[in-house]
Amino acid sequence: MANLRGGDLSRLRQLNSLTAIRALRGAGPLTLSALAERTGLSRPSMKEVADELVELGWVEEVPPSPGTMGRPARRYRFRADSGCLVGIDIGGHNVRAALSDLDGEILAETRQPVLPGAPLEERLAAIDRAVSGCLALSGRTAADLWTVAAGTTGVLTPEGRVTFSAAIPAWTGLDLAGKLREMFSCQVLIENDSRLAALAEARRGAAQGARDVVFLHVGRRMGTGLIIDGKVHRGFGAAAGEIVMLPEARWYDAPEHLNGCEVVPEGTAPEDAAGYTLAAARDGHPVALAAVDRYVDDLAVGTAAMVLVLDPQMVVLGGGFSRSADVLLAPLRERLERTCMRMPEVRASTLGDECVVMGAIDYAADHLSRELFTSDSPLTPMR
Amino acid sequence: MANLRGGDLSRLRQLNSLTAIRALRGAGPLTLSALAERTGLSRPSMKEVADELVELGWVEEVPPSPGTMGRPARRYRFRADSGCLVGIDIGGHNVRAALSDLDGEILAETRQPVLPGAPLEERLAAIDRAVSGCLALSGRTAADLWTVAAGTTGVLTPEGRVTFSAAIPAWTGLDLAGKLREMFSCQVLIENDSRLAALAEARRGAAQGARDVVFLHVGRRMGTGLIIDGKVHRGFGAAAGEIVMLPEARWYDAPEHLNGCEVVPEGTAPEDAAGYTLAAARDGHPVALAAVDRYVDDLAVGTAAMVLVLDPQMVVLGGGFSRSADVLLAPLRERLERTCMRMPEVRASTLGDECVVMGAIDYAADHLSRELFTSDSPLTPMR
DNA sequence: CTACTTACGAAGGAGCGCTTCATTAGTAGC
DNA sequence: GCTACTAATGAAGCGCTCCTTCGTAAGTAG
Repeated sequence: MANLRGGDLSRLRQLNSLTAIRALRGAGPLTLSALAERTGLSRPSMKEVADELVELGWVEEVPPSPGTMGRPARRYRFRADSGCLVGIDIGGHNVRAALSDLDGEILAETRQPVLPGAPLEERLAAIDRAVSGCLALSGRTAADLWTVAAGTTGVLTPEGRVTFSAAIPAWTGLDLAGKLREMFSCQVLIENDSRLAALAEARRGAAQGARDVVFLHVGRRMGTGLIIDGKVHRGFGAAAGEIVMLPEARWYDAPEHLNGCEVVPEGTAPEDAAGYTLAAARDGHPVALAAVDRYVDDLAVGTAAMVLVLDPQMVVLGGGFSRSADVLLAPLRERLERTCMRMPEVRASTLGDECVVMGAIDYAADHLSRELFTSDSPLTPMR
Repeated sequence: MANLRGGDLSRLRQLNSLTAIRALRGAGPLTLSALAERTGLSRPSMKEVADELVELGWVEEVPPSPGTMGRPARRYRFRADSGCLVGIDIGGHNVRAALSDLDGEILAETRQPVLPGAPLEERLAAIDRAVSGCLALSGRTAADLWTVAAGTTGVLTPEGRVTFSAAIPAWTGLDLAGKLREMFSCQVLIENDSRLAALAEARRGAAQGARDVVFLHVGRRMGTGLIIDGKVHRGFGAAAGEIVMLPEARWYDAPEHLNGCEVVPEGTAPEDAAGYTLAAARDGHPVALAAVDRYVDDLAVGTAAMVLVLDPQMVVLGGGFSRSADVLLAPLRERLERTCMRMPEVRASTLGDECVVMGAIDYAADHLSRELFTSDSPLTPMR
């Protein structure tokens, strides 16, 4: 059962203040009249609320826009720049970071290469460099950090420990959330990278507007992220989406069809192998086409399982192989048409390599909004 | 983006009135002081709110409880009896109905047998009789009906049309929601029966308290219901949970292992066949045990797929075969342990045949609560 | 019958949002 | 450069909702 607390007049003021913040965050700078109209409050009341928000630091006045009829109107904006969020993508070969304002508008991005086998300390140092780089690029300091959200490959516990990571051996067993909390003295959130990518696609990418989305990370390793009712679905033990563990879903060995194809030149690095096959298939090479067919056959089984279970509005194809989405989408759709009850839209990722960091930013922004808008205590000064 | 409307003092009163209703619904009759303490309002304000609620008919005063120290306190209760909800389970062989008060407390139940091949009109008449029976048993009339929620076998559209029903041939293509709206001049909700059963198990049954639940209907036909974040998950096209359509999940033909077992006497009705096999297995008959093993082998594949995708807290086994849960649970758990990342609890349904009607009642009650507590308009008189 | 406990009811006060209206600071037209 | 027009501003006054306080009422316990 939800909240049982009633409220007095200050609660009403709190609600109206939050409504005003929401209105300002949704649209750029607004005049007092526009704000009053949107919130349904009268002008004098809106003024009172705005004055208080300015006082507390959540909102500031901006110069009136010239060239309008009548007396120039005060304009207000949400001070999205008075704090920042950082999203981190901890991958095998790279640590990426992005810094955004409190609205999730991205202000800086960095990338730090790391070797997959690098020891723990080295990777943590890379994280530190990536974040420091973002802070420097955007002229901020660590004190401006409100929330850090990190996505990493591997299986996590709900508390942010790494149960197992094939891509980053040193990661296995690590209390990642704990380590990052030592590094950053702010709110720290940990999530699986595919789930964050899924969130990014649902918010800014190919699946914008969809409430239920299945994101497929297709690459050397298979991964998934589920968005259900607009939110990341983790599951009770943060293990949702691990369909790759089911042999009958035929996902685990699926990439081998592409990696092991005979069109791949002898001595190619394992991470580049599939690219050759996909490129050859695009050129119509029959052996490569057959390999892609076998790959998609397998890919479609696990995908159909997820689609049948969840009936999502959309399936988004991301990850390394999705650069060859033109080769993969049509046959995948064809397979899914055969088994799926209701065929979802199937699209390629539109966000590319920055997918995970953007998802991390969105995750942090969601968390912030939830904290702000569901709080029961009156609005406090903005740090 | 959520609600952008601010509110004035009447909004505050509305919130406090709703909080009071919530408090009263959560606990039996409460004195004014108890109510004030729970809601955090002062006594005089609480009195004002209570007076208004009594005025509008949502709440009534009950005689003070005797034998207490001090002056006897006024007591109030939510008038859960001033309206009623009806849940209907439209199955192949039976139409069941249950009637509850507005809190979902069940007051009457009825059952009307129907032949699976019965024509449309006959089944609709059975529905009418089942509901009329409940009304008569509880001394209500159709005018007291607030919401009717119906669960039926088959695949539905989001709007409540039946796309296809193997168990009820006459159902296929029917605008069920439309038909029921003609019969009942109140709110009508339609949902798949397994989903409602899942809801009932999550609210009152084996999975009480769990937010993420996979419900398996095991019987002559396989079905599933998913509870995600405490709510029924339908999917974008109301087709969620149809893993039975995936050949690799090995569900479709799974019941055949039990139905076609050689321990089943010649000439047994198809709906009774599996019962023989399960009973023989319980007695240790080796042929039956082998059949059950093969059955569970298949059952576990589709189940593991759902568990891996969703990572639910609990899996509940319901439907006809779940009467033999003692024979099925242990081997099912054993199979799941092998493939599942994180093993969920696996339990047998505790609600039995009334599962679907109870779920329908819960579904209707949820709908009512959502309407009541998320409304933006001030509280209206209770009809 | 008295003391004690608990609830009731009335009075007075503070905070919040609303409406109203005179005032102010711009643009547009002559 | 002056006047008319437009739209926002700021101050005043009202009503509603919740709060605190305090004397009174209706029970039980001894």
